[in-house]
Amino acid sequence: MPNKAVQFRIEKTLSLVPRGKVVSYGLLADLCGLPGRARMMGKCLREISIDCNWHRVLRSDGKIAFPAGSEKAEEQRQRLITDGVLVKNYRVNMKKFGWTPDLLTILVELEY
DNA sequence: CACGTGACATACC
DNA sequence: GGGTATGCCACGT
Repeated sequence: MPNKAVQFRIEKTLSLVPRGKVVSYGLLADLCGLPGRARMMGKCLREISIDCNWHRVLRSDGKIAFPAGSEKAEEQRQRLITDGVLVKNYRVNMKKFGWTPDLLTILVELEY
């Protein structure tokens, strides 16, 4: 399993993502202090508890990363819809639903 | 050390 | 929008 501290950062960061908003793997990596390591996020998320906001993480183009039709993709789609996020063909409009974190919040909550 | 692989990203066509 | 090509980083073989 990947770095424990990284998982903690991910969970903490995800706890700040408001309901109805989503983040990309890349932005999540940035907020965790790991720029350029988007691919690492997925690896870590596999090991993280299901009650975190893992379903609010999408690819930069807004698509669900799991193969369309797979069980995980379906679950994520459902949870996003429950959040009030509009999901069309396993894709979300990032301009509309993409989370733009408040800078001050980041400094206070995530001072790494 | 050379590849292959992945819950990725960006640029182009 | 889709499809291809590169770049990227961590890990395993």
